[in-house]
Amino acid sequence: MGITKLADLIRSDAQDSISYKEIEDYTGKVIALDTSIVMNQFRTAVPNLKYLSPLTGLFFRTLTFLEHDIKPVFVFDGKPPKQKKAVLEKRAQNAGWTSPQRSSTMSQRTQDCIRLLELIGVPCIKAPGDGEALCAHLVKSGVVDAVASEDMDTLAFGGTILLRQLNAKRDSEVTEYSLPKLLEALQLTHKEFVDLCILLGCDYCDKICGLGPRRALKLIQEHRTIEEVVLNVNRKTHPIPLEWRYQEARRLFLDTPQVDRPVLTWQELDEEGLVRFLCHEKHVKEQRVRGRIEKFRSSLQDRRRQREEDKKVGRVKQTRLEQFFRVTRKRQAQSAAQEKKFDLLSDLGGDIFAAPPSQTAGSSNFANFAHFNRPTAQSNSNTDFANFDSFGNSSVPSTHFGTTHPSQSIPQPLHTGGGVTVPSLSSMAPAPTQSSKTGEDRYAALAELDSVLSSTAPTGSTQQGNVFGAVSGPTAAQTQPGLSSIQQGFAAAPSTNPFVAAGMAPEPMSTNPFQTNSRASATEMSDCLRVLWFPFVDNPALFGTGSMSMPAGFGNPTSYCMPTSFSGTFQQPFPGQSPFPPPAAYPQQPNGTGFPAYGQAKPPMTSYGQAIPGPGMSNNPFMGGAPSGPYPTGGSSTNPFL
DNA sequence: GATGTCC
DNA sequence: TCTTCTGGCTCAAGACATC
DNA sequence: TGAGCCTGAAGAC
Repeated sequence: MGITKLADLIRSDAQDSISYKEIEDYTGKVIALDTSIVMNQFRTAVPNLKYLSPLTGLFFRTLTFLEHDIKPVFVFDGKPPKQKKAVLEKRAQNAGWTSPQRSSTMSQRTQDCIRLLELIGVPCIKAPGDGEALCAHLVKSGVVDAVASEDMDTLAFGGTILLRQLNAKRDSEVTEYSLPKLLEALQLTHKEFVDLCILLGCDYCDKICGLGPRRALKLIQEHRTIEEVVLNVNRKTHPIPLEWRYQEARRLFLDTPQVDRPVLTWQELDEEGLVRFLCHEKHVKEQRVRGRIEKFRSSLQDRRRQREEDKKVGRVKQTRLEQFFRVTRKRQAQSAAQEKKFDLLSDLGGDIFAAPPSQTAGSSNFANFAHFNRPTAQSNSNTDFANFDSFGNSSVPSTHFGTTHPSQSIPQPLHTGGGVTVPSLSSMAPAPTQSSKTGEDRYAALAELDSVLSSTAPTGSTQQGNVFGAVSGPTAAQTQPGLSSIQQGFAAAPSTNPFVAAGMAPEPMSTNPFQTNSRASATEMSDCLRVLWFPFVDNPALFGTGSMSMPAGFGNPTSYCMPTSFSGTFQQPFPGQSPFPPPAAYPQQPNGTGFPAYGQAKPPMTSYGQAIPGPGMSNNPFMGGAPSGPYPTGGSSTNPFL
C-alpha cells in the first residue's frame, strides 16, 4: 500500500518538507479524509469489534475534529482502477477473502458510515476512482486545505499538503508533508517525482527488483525519467519486470480525476438521529453517545471562548518568539529530555563540545532557524493553507500541481504550447550522463525505446533537448513572476516573523481571498470561497456566531472579510510596523438564502479555470451520478524494455 | 498515567 | 570496505472511562 | 497491515 519506503526517503533526504504539529493547528481548516483508511484504522485497532469499531471510531474522531473547528470532508473510494486489481487481489488473498472487498457497489458498512456522517452533518464525497486521487485533487485545487491520510500515494497524486497521524489522541503529533517543499528538496518536478514513486514501488505496477530508495532517487535525479533510468541501470542485476505497465501508473498519478467541484456544507449534528442509529440500530450504549455529544458541545464552546480570549491578547502573544516556532508537546518532551542530558553534562563539568545552551531547551523551536530568511520556512501553524492561487491559474497544466508553493527554486516544468512539459533549467542541473554501457547494448535499448516513444505519450525525456531551443509555452522568465507572487502571498510565516522584514512581501499576507492581489480574480476566488466559507457565513448558527474570529470589518456592509483562522493571530502588525491597510471594500455578496443564486452566476469551474459541464456536485454525491471512467483507460501499454 | 472496556 | 537492498521478525494499530 | 529493526547478501566504489 502506498509508496514503498517513500516516508523513509523523505525523512532522510527532504527533512524540511516535514513539519510536526498538533491538531489545534488545523483549527478552521477544511481537511479531506480518505475514509477507507480511517475505517481500516479502527477496524484493525479493535479487531474484536470488527464491525462496530469503524462506526464508533468515526463518530468519536469526527466530533473531535469538529470540536477543534476543523471541517472534515470524507472521501470514499469509488471503483478502483484496473491497474490496482493485482494488488487488491493479493490483499484479498492474504485476508482470506474470495474476491476483493472493494468494489463499485457500496458495502453495508460504507453505507452505515455515510449515514453516520450525514447525521453528524459533515459532507461526504464519493470518488470516481481511488479516494487518494480525489483527495489530492481537492487539495491541489484549493477546495480543501489538506488531506489527512496514512497513504503516501497522496503526494504522488499531487496532494500539496498531506497530514499523517491526524487523530484524536491528546498527545498525538500530526506529521505534515509539503509536496512543494519536498520537490524542492529533492530537486525534482512533480512528474519526475511520480517516476521516482513508481521506481520505489506503488500499487499500480511492479518495480525494478534490486532498486531501492537510494539508488532510485539518485537515478531519477541524474536521468529524470524512467525511460532514461532504464537505459542507465545494469539490467542483469536490475531486471525490468515483465509486462511493466509503468506508463499506466504514471498516467494514473498525473491525470486529474474527472469530477465536478463539490459544494461542501457542514450542518448541525442530529443528536436524536444519531442516538436512533447508533444506539437503537447498532446497539451502542446510549450513555456513550449522548455523553460524547454533550462533551462535544461544551468543548466546542470552551475552545471558542478560549480562542476569543486568545485573540484579545493576541497582539501581546504575537511578539513572543514561541509563536513563530510551534513545538508539539511530544517534541517539547523530547527537548526537555535533551536538556536534561545537557544538564547531566554540566554536572560533570560541562561538555565543551556541546552546542550552546540556547539550542537545547528549544532545539525543536530553533530547528528551523536556518530558514528564517527563507520564504519557504513555514513553522507557523496557519501558514501552509488556503491555496486559493490555484484558481484561475489556467496556464498551469492540469497534470501538475496547481498550487505551486512558495519557492522559486522549485523546478517548474515549462509548459509548451503542445501540452508537453519539459524540465526547467534547474532540473537540468545534473546533465544526463552518458551511459558507460557497451555501445551495442545501449543502441539496442535506444532503438527499442525510440519505437516505443514514437507511439506513446511524450515524456520529459523526449523534450529535454528543447530546453535550449524554442519553446512555445511560457518561458522561465514568464513563469517566475507568478511564482514570486505566490511566494509573497503564501509567505505568511515570514509575515509574522519580525526577523525577515526585509524579505517580506510588500503587501500583507492577505487571508481575505477577496482582496485583490493579482493572484486570482475575484470571481475565481469567490467561486472557491463559496465552497469553503459560505456554509458558515451563510448560516452562522451552524457553527455559532460569536465563535469565529473575524478580521475587523466583518459584518460591515461595505466590506466583506472572510473569517481567517480561528486563532486570531493573523495580520498583526509588528512593533514599529505600520498597521496593515484595511482590506479593500467589496460589494456585499448575497448572504443567507440569497447565496445559492450567487453560485449560479458562473458555471462551475475546475481548479484551473476550465468550465465543467453540468451542475456542481451535490453534498451527497451518492445520490448523484459521479462521472464514470475517472481515468482515461487508453490502450494497454506494453513493456518497451523487453 | 496505566489499565480495562467498548459489543 | 562501505553502501544498499531484501527478507524475516516483532509490535502497534482507536477512543473513552475508571482507577 | 504497515512500520521499524535487524540480518545477511549483493553491488558499488
